[in-house]
Amino acid sequence: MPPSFALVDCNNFYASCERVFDPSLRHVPVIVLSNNDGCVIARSEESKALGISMGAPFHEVRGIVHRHGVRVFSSNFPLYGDMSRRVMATLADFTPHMEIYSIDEAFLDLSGMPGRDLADYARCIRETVRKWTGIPVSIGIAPTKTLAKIANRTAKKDAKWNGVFDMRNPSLQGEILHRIAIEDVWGIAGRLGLQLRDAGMDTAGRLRDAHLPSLRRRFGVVIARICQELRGVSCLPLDRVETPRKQILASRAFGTRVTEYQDMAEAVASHAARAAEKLRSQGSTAGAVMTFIRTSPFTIRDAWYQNTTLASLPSPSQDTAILISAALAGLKRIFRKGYRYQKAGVLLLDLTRCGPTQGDLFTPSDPAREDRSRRLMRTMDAVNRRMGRGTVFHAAQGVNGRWRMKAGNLSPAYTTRWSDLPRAR
DNA sequence: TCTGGGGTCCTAGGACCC
DNA sequence: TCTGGGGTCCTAGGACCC
Repeated sequence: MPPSFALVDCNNFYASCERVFDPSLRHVPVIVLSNNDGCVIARSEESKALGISMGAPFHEVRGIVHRHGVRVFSSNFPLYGDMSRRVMATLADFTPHMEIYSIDEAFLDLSGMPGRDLADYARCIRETVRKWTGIPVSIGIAPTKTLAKIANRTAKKDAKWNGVFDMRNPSLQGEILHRIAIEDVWGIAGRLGLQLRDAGMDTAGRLRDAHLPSLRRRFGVVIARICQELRGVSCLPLDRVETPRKQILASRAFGTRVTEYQDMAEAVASHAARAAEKLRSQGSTAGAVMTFIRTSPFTIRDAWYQNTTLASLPSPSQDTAILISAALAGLKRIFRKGYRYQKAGVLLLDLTRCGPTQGDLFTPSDPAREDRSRRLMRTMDAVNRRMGRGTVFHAAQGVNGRWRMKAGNLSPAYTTRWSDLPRAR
């Protein structure tokens, strides 16, 4: 028996989250913007129909927005994260074998569900998620993850399937795959798509029927694997355990351009602190800190400058103070006056699980100091968790925040802040 | 005036070793 | 006047995903 994967994907997830708590948004076009209200990252069906494309800079679609009364939201990630947890918890009721693939997608392994029609089962999942969370989902079923992605797409695009499409039948696969453009296959985008098209493979069907050894030679293992998956040979197993991140990035575009070192330093310190928080929450330490700054890649009028610097720590750490000072030391090396900076970030690397570490011969360890640091971090995290992010912070992060991002159309934190709880009347 | 943020995996090529 | 071959490890950069 080949395996059966189901891909559950939330429809227009961020836009749907906004709708759950505001019924006036039903049946009207809704869009959600990226940080800084920069570009469009989610669209309701009505907005798609108006021709607003994914990733479009907001200023380019402003005309359509005004003409059609599109409701616009700044991204509200605490809300979306919380809704995602609810959806995933609901799915977990239906199978123990599940991989949370992204904030709005999960693969379920439905192999060996005894005595059930899987499409029926999927319809039941879909209805339950809608009832318990208010979020509409689509479900595709197939013998491999790559095919399940395509099945899901079909479920979503073609209304006659009512949100659930079972593509386990091989002759059905043949039919569908010839209608799927090569760039719509999971793992193939612009660059590879062009190369495959050049080689005569313009649809998923053509890629599936290619000569495997030549494909492997010319395009590498990744494409060969996709080819196998399209043939129904499962190469990508369900990844059930949540693996700790191998690197942690905190970066933001600025609300307004930054020109002064002091503002930049506060921003970099804040990113370092946020990255450190994430680091501790997954129980890791970092061995190296990378700092980067850059001007806008879009504005031709301004001089372009970008630079990156990497600092290894004498010994791995998860102490915010240590990570901030490493990031700031890096910033000093690369900051140049006279540029209009648009973005900065801090990347933590060489992550290892906490525990006994290899000491450095030249920096004798100081157990008392390390213990103090651990207790301080634990306390800070606890306070910020309880009282809200940013209740206690390091002085280097500053308080004026001229660089902080814009969020002009933010919805309330309906589910994560007491004062924003929706009221029923 | 205005263009996101956070990840992963793979590969090629250099450094280094024997 | 003459200078090998092969393995491993690391890193940077490319490509992709949501």
